[in-house]
Amino acid sequence: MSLAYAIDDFRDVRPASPLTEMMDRLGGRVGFDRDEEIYAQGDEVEYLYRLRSGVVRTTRITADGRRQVGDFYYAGDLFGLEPGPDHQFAAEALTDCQVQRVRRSAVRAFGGDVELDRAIFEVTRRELQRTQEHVLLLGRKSAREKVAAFLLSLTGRAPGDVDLSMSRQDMADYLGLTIETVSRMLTKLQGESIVEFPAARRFRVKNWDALEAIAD
Amino acid sequence: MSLAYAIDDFRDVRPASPLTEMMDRLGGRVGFDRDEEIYAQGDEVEYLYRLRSGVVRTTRITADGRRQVGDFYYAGDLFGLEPGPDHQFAAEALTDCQVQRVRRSAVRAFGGDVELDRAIFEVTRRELQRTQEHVLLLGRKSAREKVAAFLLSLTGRAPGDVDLSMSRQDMADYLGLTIETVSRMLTKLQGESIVEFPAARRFRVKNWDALEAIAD
DNA sequence: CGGTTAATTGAACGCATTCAACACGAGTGG
DNA sequence: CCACTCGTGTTGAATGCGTTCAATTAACCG
Repeated sequence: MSLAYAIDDFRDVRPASPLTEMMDRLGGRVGFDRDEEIYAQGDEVEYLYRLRSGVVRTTRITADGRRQVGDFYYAGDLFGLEPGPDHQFAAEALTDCQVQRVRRSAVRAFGGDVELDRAIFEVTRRELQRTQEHVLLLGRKSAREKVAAFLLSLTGRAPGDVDLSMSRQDMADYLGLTIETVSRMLTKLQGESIVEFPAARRFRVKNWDALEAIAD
Repeated sequence: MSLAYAIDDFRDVRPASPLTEMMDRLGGRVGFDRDEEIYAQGDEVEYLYRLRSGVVRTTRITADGRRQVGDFYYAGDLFGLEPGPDHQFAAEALTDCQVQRVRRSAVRAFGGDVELDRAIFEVTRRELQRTQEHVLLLGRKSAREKVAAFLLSLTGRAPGDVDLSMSRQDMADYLGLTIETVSRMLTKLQGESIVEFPAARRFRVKNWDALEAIAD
């Protein structure tokens, strides 16, 4: 039962699931300001979150201060489901945002519901899938390829302008690069007319084939 | 229910779970020779595997031939549980090995068992946890730190000689480095009397504090 | 043993980083 | 409206870490 995989991607279709129903019923709405911390690294895993609007990033800081961004979350995404008793990553509001959250204990009380368990399992699966892609990106891609792959992942393959809500530092910490390298790669891609930046945090793809070819 | 996390680490304690019971009941034993492929990248996810003896690696090859090692699995570990309808990684026998495997459909038929579902969920959680560590290692660690962290992860913090069953190439592809760099870092660590290599694929830690300090 | 593959070592190169200076844009106050 | 400031992003030059290419040595297996 749990092993039967859904084909569709939660991030894209967001069907009304038992989980989202439960969130709508029990999920208290909370607002967070830009740069506000939603939960801290080391905190006990206490809530399950659903992002209604805005963008969230998860980050992990090593003992000596290096930062790794785990992922970015957008409206409709569930987050806070970490694979341990406490958070390895912190979650921070990248923009002002609205989230729904329910205590895990509430989820449990609601539980025994097979469909709900399955939905939570699905979310964990997606997370694993994305994390595996992240490993591939970090392990075997050049700076140019990393940046191209990142831009492509933001577009959702749809035409039109895309909003980069994160800073260069956020991108760099996600890609395992420095801000300078990210900036240089962006400049280069623009110079080659593959992407265009009307503003530092807004872009559109001008040559999809080329971008995809670089991203691998 | 599914959200209640077990504290203990399956890799270490391997308690008799509903899953292992089921594997023992239904799991046909199969042997694989060194370097034999257990399943290929792109194959449909069909079996759930449990490693009885030997070592297995999962690998992913990009279009242009670069290789990323996903993880290494040891006796007692479950693998083949990938987060999609088909395998993003291939699994290969690193040494001669014995595995038990059951069709996913059999797991499903056996299903409805909440405990079993939970066990499968737990395995997926562990996988995610390890993959997140892998991201951190690849994203923000130097070659020296990567190699130190890798050696440390193999020891299980127990004293005595540890067997490196994988080649330098396997290590390199796991760490996002080249074999030459791996070799140089190992030589350096040995020169500093932090580890010792009686043979190319056998080592012992001589200075745990130093090794841990480097690994972060 | 020899034959073959794996691992190490050396030297030169190059990609990404580091350090530093400059440009740009948004917000604020004169 | 312009001047000033501060945070963010870009660009340049020099450095260095890890790679690449090549040669040597060690380990493994018949």
